[in-house]
Amino acid sequence: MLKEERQQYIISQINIHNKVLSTDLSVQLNVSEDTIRRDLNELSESGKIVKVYGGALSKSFHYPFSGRDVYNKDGKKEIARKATGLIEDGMVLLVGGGTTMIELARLFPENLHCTIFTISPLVGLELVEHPNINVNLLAGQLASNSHVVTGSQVISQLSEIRADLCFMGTNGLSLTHGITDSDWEVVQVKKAMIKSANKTAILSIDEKLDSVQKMQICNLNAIDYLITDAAPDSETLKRYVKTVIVL
Amino acid sequence: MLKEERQQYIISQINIHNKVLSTDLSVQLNVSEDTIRRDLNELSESGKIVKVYGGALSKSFHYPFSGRDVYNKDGKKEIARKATGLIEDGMVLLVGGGTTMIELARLFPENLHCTIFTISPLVGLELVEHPNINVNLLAGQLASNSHVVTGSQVISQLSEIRADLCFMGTNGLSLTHGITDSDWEVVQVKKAMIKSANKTAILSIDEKLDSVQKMQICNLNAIDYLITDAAPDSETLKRYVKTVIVL
DNA sequence: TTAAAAAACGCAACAACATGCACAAATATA
DNA sequence: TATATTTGTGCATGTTGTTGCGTTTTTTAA
Repeated sequence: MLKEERQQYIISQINIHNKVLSTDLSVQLNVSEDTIRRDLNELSESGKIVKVYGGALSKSFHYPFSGRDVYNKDGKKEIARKATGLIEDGMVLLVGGGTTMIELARLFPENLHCTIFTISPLVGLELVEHPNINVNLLAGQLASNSHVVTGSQVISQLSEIRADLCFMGTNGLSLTHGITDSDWEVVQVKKAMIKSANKTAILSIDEKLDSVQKMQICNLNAIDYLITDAAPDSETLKRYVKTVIVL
Repeated sequence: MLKEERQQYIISQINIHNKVLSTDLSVQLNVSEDTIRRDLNELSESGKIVKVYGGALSKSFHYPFSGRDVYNKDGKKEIARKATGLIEDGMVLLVGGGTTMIELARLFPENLHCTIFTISPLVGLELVEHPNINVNLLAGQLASNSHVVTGSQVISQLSEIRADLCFMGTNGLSLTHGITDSDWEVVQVKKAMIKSANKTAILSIDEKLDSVQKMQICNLNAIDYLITDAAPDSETLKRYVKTVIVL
């Protein structure tokens, strides 16, 4: 393998994960750690990455890690990574609540300029330190279990918004029953969110596929993208590709 | 995990909670408290956070007094205790932002039934677990330094609210200059809050008395209660009793 | 005042690092 | 083609950065 392509691989890895470890790269590329270190030094000197003790970080180094909820963290990070690929500069985004959305907020690319409306104060607080993002919270009654704002106020505000893209998580997702949830208030808000956005992306961990909750938000064909942590050609996902774009 | 990731995580935690405990971080990040202390020292030396005994605080919530006093919440607890005395069952309350308000939210009596409107997502999230409180967040652009919602949206929503009582903190408070603050957006919001409430209570730690900031919110006679951690008959407070009710 | 918690300090173990060198592969030159 | 030169890589060496642990000192709370 040529030095050039090795370094290209390193950069691509950093773009995906926001960080690399020398030891990992050494195994993946089957070269000594010395070689990796030399590569990282070169890339660092040319300003492409930021070298740190033990590896290197993306130049637009962000919040590459969070240990708050240990459960399914990696899956949610993978989801968030895929989701950011849909975002373009200058977009108006509508963002829901839940741990997956918070993970998405953490991995938000720093160089992206956009306006974000969210029903989740936690998502808002995560995004507020980003220099190029305009964070808007929607008003409403704060729900104790889901920690998002709900109620008629939210619905009416959403009717005044036209977002380019909407990101939301879900509790239930199936081919036949579509997107489902267990909280009536949340269902109402999510319905309104979908109406307010040009395109909607559902973010969900693999395990939630084919699960059904009590109340339906919409059919599967009402959403545009399905983003999970599994590969798009996995067995469970294959059945979804006819109805939505699976990432 | 890389040291930089760890420190980035610490900063993100501080952004959300405004404070962190070394013991918590040690568990969350699975490293010794020594390592956490070293991280906090580094971040503190580079001016990113304010280190205090037991953990660290957000720099954006920078207060003119020592970090020890911030962390030793006795003063704020005393303020919160006095403030809750003004609350009656069934009231509609308007609550501002800042650490004093968060402390008030934490000490909110459990048996009290009331409706709360707040401009601070952090206050909202603190209160949302209380069983008898209806928490409403106001909509607006989230300000990065103060972590409250601001902008014309907030003002217009406030104009539709009639609260029985408004609690707010302040940066400056003096007999001659009244209530003052340093952020223009915050000043506008606070003005509107006072207008929307029947009565207004200013909560402030003793040290802020007789301090003046750049922009005025209102004269002292526009507010009804002044709540501090000092006794009402203390030297500094005596001069205020003619204008407001000092608790 | 006293006991508990947190911090500071020194130390040791270990991982990551820089450096020099040998060797192989690629490239250039005669 | 044969030889010299450059470049890249791995290994051995000593150095430095990072972390955890025991001890002592400081700070806090009762």
